[in-house]
Amino acid sequence: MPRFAGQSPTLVWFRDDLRLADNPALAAACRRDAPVVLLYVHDEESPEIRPLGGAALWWLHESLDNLGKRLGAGGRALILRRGAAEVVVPEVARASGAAAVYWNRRFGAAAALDERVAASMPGTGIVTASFEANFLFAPNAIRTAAGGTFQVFTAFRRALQEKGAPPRPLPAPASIPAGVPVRSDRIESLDLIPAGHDWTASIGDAWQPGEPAATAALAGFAARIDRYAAERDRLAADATSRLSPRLRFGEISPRQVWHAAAGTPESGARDTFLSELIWREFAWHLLDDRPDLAEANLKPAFDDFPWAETFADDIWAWRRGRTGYPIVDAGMRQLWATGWMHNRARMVAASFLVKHLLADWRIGEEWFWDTLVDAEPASNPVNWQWVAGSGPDAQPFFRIFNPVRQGERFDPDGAYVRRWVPELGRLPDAFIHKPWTAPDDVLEAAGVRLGATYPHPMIDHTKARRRALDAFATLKQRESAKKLAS
DNA sequence: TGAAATGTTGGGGCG
DNA sequence: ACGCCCCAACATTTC
Repeated sequence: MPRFAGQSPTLVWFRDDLRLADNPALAAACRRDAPVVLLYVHDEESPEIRPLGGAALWWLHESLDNLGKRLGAGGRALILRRGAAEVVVPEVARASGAAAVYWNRRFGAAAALDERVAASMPGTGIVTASFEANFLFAPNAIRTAAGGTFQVFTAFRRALQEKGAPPRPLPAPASIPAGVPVRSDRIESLDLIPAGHDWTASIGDAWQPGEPAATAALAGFAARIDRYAAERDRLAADATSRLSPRLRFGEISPRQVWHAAAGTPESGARDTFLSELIWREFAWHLLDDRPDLAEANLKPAFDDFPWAETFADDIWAWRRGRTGYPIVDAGMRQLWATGWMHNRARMVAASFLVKHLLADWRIGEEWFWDTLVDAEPASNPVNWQWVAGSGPDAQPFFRIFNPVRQGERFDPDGAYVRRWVPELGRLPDAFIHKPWTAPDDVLEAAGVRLGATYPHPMIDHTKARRRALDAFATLKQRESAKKLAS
């Protein structure tokens, strides 16, 4: 006989918060002195939820599997269901006899879905409650003096920091009162791991999803955060936190990350790292204001931008790391192999697509959405719009990375290129970022045949730069013509 | 969270 | 000694 047989259970609906520690919805449910029923819904039907990309689905599968096993009953304590949340959550609530449904609050389009789910409950007499868990502060709680949405990152950061330290993270519940048996789908039936993707194996070598590994990764990073200042841009160094997919799926919370960083000695590295965490908050702040962020230019002037005609072959070359620019190709291949790319390489690869190939940023955004394990509905499009210049507080369009220079600055010994573009591995450092400038005998000695073992640059940098600047100039012309007309 | 073009300065070679 | 040129090296401006 369960200890809490007389009490109606609490249903905890997990979403992008696959953790037991610092999980306010779970903690509150455990305090109710009633059985706790744990549910995850794989929702591919609700229009508010952007269908996950392939790499993220792989991560989700692994992280759910890990969470389920830790929750006990041979994984059956975590109920898995597939379907529209609006249908499934009330159904599981009824089936379990729950008196209450708890979840951690979401923002952006998903907030509207949660409201619909909550609205579908009252007739059944089931109460719902949501909790702040997945941000330092609720993204819509940071407002300008006039009550508006910030358009400039530094102003947003200042306003956020004026709130002081975010709440301290909660410990994991000492125990979770056992729930009642409810039918669960088998994790395999969620079809999270697409058959035939040849990259899932290599992603598996690169990552260990789940809260325990996430907690260890955070502790490990906090211990070496001093290296972050000097080495975070070094492509071959392992100086970044690599916490992004953990945050994406909520294996750790931003508050845990913030307090772990705040517990280290004061340093520039710490402040820089916290800024990156706040960029994530800023992206959600923007998404909450503009749910169409992944599709629409935030600067409307870019609606008239003369993107070049893009050819499938060119896009393929970019996606699969065959552009002929080693630093770009190394980044894109790291992405394809591991579901993750170093931040510096992301900027260079994204800049190359948007400015050298003059392709609409949405083409790149979709590819990153499909291949990154950490792609979030907010950060991914915000970062692409930042690169393209179409977003708030964006990089100016005329800031065009020179892929050779970026390689020489941030991968001076070519270790990153050699790791991900092994066919260039034997080139001397002097040519590793510009193989087309190497003398024939050097190429031959390194076993490189341009156009055969490794492509020629798909576009000349100087010409591409000129073309991008010209395209941007026409945009400005159109802008001023519009002003005159109006 | 650039890069390239242009401008300025100052040392050294040289007539 | 002097002016001149060249050209790094650095600074500023422009895209």
